[in-house]
Amino acid sequence: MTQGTKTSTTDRRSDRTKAAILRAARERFAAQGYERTTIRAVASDAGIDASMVMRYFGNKAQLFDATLAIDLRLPDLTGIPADEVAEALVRHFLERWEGDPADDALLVLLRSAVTNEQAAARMHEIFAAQVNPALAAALPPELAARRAGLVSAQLLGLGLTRYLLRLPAVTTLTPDEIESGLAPAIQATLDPN
Amino acid sequence: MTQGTKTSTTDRRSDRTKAAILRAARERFAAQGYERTTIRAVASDAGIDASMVMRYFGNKAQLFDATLAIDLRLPDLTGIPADEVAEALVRHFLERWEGDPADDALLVLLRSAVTNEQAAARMHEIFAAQVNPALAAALPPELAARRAGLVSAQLLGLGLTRYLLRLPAVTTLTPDEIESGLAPAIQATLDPN
DNA sequence: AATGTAGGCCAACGCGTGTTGACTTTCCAG
DNA sequence: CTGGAAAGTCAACACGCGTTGGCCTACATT
Repeated sequence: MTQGTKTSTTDRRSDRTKAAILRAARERFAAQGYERTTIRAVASDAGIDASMVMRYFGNKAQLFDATLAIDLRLPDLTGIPADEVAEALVRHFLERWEGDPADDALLVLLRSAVTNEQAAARMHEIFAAQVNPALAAALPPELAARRAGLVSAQLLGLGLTRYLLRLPAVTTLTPDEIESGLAPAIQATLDPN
Repeated sequence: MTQGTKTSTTDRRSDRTKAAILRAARERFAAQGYERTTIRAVASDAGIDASMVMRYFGNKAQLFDATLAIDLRLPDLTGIPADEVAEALVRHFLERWEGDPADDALLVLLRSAVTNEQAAARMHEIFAAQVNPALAAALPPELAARRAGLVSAQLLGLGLTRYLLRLPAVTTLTPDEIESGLAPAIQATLDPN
């Protein structure tokens, strides 16, 4: 029922439009945030009717939620010398933000988390599941908890000012300038004093 | 015309409700951002009708704009020893954010700037008019431009994670812990290397 | 007391939204 | 061929929004 004898290559047609919807939704949510993104606009971008979005994702909140599946792909910090951890982090985030211009995932999350409870909750989850463990691997156990927050604050501050607010004083910097200016700072937060 | 013989003590009545509207608007914009704040709700909070808000402020965008008159009250960094500038900055911002809980100004600006072009533009102005000059007074001239952005990124990162996103790893820190963890970091960004 | 004006309320408008359900088209299995 | 499900369209709904204009009320000046 519902599907034929063999559905090994999953129903094809619907999967393609479902993916198109998700792609369009990510773009809109990233550019405009949750409230200003309309289902009609997403549907139009995906080349279908708005009611199809409802059929596949239930409602706007669930579509949004599907959009928030994000992997920071944090590197394993275990092998890295203690005094190079900050540099590795900064480099990784710059690459993550700027590497693939079509990848709006981080933009969606950060922009929405500021005005949307659902996204903020997701941010907490991602923090607990990805950032904390990664830093715990590179820091003395009891220091990690107290410093992970400040390190995140600094990295998110970079994302905020460079990619969301686009403050000229930050956007005009080259990746190298950012790395050389920010890595020592974060390193100072990481090192016990 | 319009006003009587002498209006020395400004028309009284209207000024009080105008102030009440502004207060309510700041609270709503701070808590919910621009889009989710409704004029009807602001009016209700101020104890008057929605059409009064229009009478006094023209439209929603202008009300919002009136809300965005913000003075960071940055201290004069000229007299401060070079190695204490970061500490002074961190302390000042903590005080500014947490000193007067009824003062939502920074919250309004930061929350809205992420999804609203108008607020983002205001952020750029404030940055150019207040942050840049203050740092220029404490840094070697040509270094200032390249470092002011990163310092702002770090300070805004703190505001973002602690007061908007309320990441547990940041909200659980005491002001002292933040100061001792973040001041050396920002100092590292300020110091030429 | 008369009156003009500022402050305020009420009802309605036009619009865009999320969401729904009935209808049509495509397409593949029997 | 032919059914029937999947994929997609269309028109409409109920709602809340920003905004408007007409009306009432208080009150200070004459």
